Amino acid sequence: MLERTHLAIIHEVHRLGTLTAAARTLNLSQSALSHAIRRLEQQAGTALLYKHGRRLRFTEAGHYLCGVAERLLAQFDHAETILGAFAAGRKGSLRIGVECHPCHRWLVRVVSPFLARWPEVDIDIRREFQFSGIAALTQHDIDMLITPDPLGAAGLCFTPLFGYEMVLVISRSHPLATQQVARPADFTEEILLSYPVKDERLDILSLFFTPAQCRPRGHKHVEDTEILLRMVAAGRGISAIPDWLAAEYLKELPLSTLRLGEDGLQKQLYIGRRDKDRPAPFIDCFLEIAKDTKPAPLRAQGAGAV
Amino acid sequence: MLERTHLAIIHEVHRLGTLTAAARTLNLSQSALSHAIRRLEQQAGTALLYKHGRRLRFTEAGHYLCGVAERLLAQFDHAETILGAFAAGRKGSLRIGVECHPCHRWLVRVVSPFLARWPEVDIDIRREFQFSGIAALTQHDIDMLITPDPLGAAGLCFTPLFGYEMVLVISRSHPLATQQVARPADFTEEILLSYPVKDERLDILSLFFTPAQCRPRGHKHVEDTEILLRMVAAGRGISAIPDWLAAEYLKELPLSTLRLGEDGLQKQLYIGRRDKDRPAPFIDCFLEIAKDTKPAPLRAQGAGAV
DNA sequence: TATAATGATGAATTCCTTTCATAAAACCGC
DNA sequence: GCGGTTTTATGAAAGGAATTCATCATTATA
Repeated sequence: MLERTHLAIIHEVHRLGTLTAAARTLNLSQSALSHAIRRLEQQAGTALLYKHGRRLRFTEAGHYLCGVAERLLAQFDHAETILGAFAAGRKGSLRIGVECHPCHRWLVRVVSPFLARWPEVDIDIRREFQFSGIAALTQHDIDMLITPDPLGAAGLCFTPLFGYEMVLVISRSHPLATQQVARPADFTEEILLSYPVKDERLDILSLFFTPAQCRPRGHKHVEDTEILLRMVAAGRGISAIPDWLAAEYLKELPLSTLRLGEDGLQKQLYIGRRDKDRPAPFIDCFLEIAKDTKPAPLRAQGAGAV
Repeated sequence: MLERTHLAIIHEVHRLGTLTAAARTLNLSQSALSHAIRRLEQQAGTALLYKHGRRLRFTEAGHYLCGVAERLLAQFDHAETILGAFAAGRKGSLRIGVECHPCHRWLVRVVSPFLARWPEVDIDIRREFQFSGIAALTQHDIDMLITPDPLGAAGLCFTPLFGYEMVLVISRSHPLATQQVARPADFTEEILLSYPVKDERLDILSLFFTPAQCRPRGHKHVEDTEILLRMVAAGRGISAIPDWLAAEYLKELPLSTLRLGEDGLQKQLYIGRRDKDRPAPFIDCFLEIAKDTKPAPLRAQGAGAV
């Protein structure tokens, strides 16, 4: 069976012209090469080298194999280099799951510097999960999960990133636009606009309306934050988004934000990983950048039009 | 060091999912694979597989190596197939030297059926030699020599192909066109036209003129047979070519052929090879076709216009 | 012709691979 | 939950293939 060793021998003999010289560079004895070539020739059933004077020449088959050697050895070397990059943690891929739909803008600010720093690392961002983000993480479908709900699962660990407050956004022309605090009963005639996720994952339902035993008149899914907020501004519905995200849009759109209940709906964003993951340096780096990247102008407590 | 074996193991484990199954198809013990992978991981400095339940999954590095394996293993297999073709004598190259300039037409009739029969054999025809055809043959520059002069050299053997007669061709309007036999003294005022080879290799000089201690008035080299004969036909010179070649042109051109001396200049074409060459079947086949391919209408003894 | 350089060869040895025997872990059905 | 089964992991022993050593044969060089 043709092995890498054979190719290396053929290659060096071709390069240097003599067994003796090739043996030196390969750290083997001349005898070893002689035997190895002999064995290979027997297995192949054809001569590869023949003596011409006291040098060696290649037969046609030998020449062919020489070409093969050159190509394959290069590929072996390259593969080992890449493997080395994996070992050194320079190369890899980072599949990031995001369970926080509005986090896209923030994520971009984390990913950009990361990509510049780790050019050999591929980043893949996923928002849809077969079951849940936690499951995806434990099943190795993703390597990292950004979520506000650090559900305990064996073998996972969560690092807090930053706290924020979910606020209700309504049109600035809404009758209640000047209020500070929103109460569930005041919005039962509204249409709720949300990202397309299951109801149980919508805090405004589970933590605001449901405890008060009421719900908005309707509920529509909207993919895009920009569109969602424009619909809110046009008085087509209400929505709940992080305060820092609202802050970004208050400049452009006629929106008002209201605190959800007296205490507000306080949340915390976490980044989750598998416990026993080999601690790749680029993962640590990603974590650090993520921790240092606070969402732009975290607004002071309270709500209201700007 | 990454070896073919490692790639094979990685590949089979990926294909079959378990070490045990892979071990079966590789005719090894499960333990052997386990050890081999462990060793490889240690050398590479990075994990390649990890247990997921009781199956194995690939790490990123493992996945990468898996791709490498697929590509490289295919190349190894292909190389071995080709090597097998070399061994079986199906594949190879045949570099044929030709010292008989006019033989081109005949050679084409040999090569065509050969190429059809041995599609994997490359044919290379050479007419120019650094020193001589014989030297080219012994030095492995060519594998076969077609020559009328089988000069003995150690390690070579010659097979006779066919006999022919060199004849003098002159214009049909030449005063001596109706003669049967040419005598050297009658052509000392002519221009000799020949292929561009050294004088000592021109039989008409060494075996016709020189023994009679005379030579033609002039000597010009012409590459192409067709042009050479048209020049002869136009009365611009005389030439000596094989009788069978002359026969082909007598239909189209106003030429006469004369015997060179009373006995004619009898020649024999040989095919020469190296003695100890591995007897590749396609070489034998070439020989057979060559022997069976007699030059078209070998004319009856004597000369004269047709 | 003597000398140096090179490849070939057979026997001994070394070292790596493989196997064997067994443990540990995980899944399956009851 | 608990055996039974399936799978991987591991250490020690066995086996075998590759390597070396010592030497010869051949060829080129001075």
